[in-house]
Amino acid sequence: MNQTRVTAADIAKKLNISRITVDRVLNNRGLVSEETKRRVLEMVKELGYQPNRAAKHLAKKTKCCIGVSYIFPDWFRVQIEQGIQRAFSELKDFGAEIILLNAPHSAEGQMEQIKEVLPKLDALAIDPWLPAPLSGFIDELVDGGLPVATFNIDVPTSKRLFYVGCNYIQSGRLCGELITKFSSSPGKVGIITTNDNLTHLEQRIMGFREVLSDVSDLKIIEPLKISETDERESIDLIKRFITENPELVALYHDCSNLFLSGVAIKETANVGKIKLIGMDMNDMHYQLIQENVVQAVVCQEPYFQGYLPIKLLFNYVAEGEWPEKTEVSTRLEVVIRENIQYYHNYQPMM
Amino acid sequence: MNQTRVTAADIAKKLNISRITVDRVLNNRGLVSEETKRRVLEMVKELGYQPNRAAKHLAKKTKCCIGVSYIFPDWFRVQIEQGIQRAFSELKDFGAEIILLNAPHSAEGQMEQIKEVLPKLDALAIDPWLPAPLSGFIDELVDGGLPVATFNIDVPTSKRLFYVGCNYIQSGRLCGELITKFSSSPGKVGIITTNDNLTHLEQRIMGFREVLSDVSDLKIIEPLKISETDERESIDLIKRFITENPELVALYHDCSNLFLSGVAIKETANVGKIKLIGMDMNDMHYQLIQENVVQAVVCQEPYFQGYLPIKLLFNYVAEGEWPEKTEVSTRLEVVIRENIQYYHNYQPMM
DNA sequence: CTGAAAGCGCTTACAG
DNA sequence: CTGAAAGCGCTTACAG
Repeated sequence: MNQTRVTAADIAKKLNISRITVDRVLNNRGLVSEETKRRVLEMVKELGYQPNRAAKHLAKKTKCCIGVSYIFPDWFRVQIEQGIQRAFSELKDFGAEIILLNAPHSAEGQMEQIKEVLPKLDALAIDPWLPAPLSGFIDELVDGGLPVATFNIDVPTSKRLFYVGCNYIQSGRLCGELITKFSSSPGKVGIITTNDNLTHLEQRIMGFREVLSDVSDLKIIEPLKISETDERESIDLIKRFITENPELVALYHDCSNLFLSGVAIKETANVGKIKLIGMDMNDMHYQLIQENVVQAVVCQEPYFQGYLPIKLLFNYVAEGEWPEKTEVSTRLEVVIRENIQYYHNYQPMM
Repeated sequence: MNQTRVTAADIAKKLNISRITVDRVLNNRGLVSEETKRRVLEMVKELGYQPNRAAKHLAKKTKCCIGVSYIFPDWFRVQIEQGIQRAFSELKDFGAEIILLNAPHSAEGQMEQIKEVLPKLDALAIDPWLPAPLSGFIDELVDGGLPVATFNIDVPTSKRLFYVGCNYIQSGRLCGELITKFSSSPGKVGIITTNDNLTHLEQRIMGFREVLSDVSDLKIIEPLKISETDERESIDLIKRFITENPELVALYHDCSNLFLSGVAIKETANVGKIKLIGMDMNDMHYQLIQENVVQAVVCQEPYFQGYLPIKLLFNYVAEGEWPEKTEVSTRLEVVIRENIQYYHNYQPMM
């Protein structure tokens, strides 16, 4: 990290050839004799030459326009967009442009919106609203020469280049461990999930069951499926679920609207008695943790989920670098009262 | 994030003046009439001009050499150095150089080593072995015109520019919360600390006590001070501590060598019965968590502690940007068995 | 107060 | 197969 700067011109001078020839070797453009090539590469090694990316993109007039399509509630979207913004500020001097596509709530709407800007795009990062109908669409784009990455939710069956997001099975396992560590036993454990039958939520529950199955004195009750739209009805369903199961010591709320379970626990006077674990951080979750209604939430680096796809796609398109992995798992973070300050309204400095 | 590129030349052309004059306004170099200045700034706003950092540093031939001085056990050092490496790879094309100073284990040694490379340095990031004797040294450097940042451990009384590292009181509080959440009560809680009387460890204990004082049925025993060098003696001390306190339900090991408490708990057949909480991640801690000897450790983003000081010092020296805060708290992260994979041998992709 | 010239380290036509 | 020329967006002397 400490050597004096070596340039392609230095190498050319040492070898008494032109810098253009050196450039041809460095970039594998061919049209160089084997002998010259060998001598250049030797000198590159000897002097520890490393190309200057700043100069490269400046000369190249790199232009790389990345579209980012997603469908998130505002509180999650904000964190994603901060990560995107960060990636942009790192890459804009190298020629990156970004088009944010805050998509409507349907697979068709999401696809339409992408099609509209398609001619401008050099790459696409997509959070697929529904994996199934988007799989074919992604394949079309890739076949048409557009690199596509998924984030937050994967479409592993598609031709996407890579995925960045949480490992859903593991997130269920982690919540399972939290509940076994927090709960007094013996007792029963409930799962509150959505009635939408989403694959990633099924994976969470699978992971959760795996961990709980090792704990003999905590029994899982059949999951309660709620609607995330009709709030009052859902709260009543959860309340009934609680009163019908007096041995309940913990609830795992695996979908959005954790506050529904929070209200149910408050209204049945079970705060602190029934441990409640959920996912992700927002103002409401912050409040519920302060009140000890929720004991912990698990976060999944939303900021990084916005940041990394942009960086990797740019490296792929503009630098020709393949991503090291096709699946990048974001960290699963345990957030409780005494570290919540690092996850709520968190503004990473850099 | 989507506008076509605007250059200083564009502004000059629009206003029928030279690009040099535009440059003078943009960089506040003076020697420009008020009227011209006003017109330039207006056009900057209108066109949404943003300077290109890559071109700037290229032309400027920026050279910014940052020294990083630290004293860490290998497993922590590796993580710090990964963060430094990342910062270097982002900044090397802009003219950054880095000198790693893996210091000997004494304040004098650390100062000597820095003095040797002092003439080369444009900035210094330092993890102070002992804050007290280094405070004056840091002030001398700053008075001599060298910006200095502290990381991992702060010297708040010095003239250092900023600090990046964990909030020690908060880390004690977080461990306190974990112990109250994990322990069966009523019972007693022990603290294992070093006999070195280090300020930051006192802060940890302070935070820990604050949280425990709210829990009436968990009582803290007077901390046990051990030597971190004589391992066998320390283990025996901890074992005696355990057997003398049969009501013990949890141990908070706040210094390095968490495994000493681990061995003591194993040898007294208390695995899982006495909850054990410690700090940081390494191979040994990984193993102890797998064995359920340790229930959780708290991490403090060592990678980021290496990365951020470099970035902020570079921005300060080479871009004239002041850090937003003088104290940046790294995240305090709860690591248990089901999310340990994200903290052990963690290789951040970017 | 203002601007023309040369250069940072690279690439892209173009000419031999 | 090899190289001279012009340019990316900026800064740094230098000349007016």
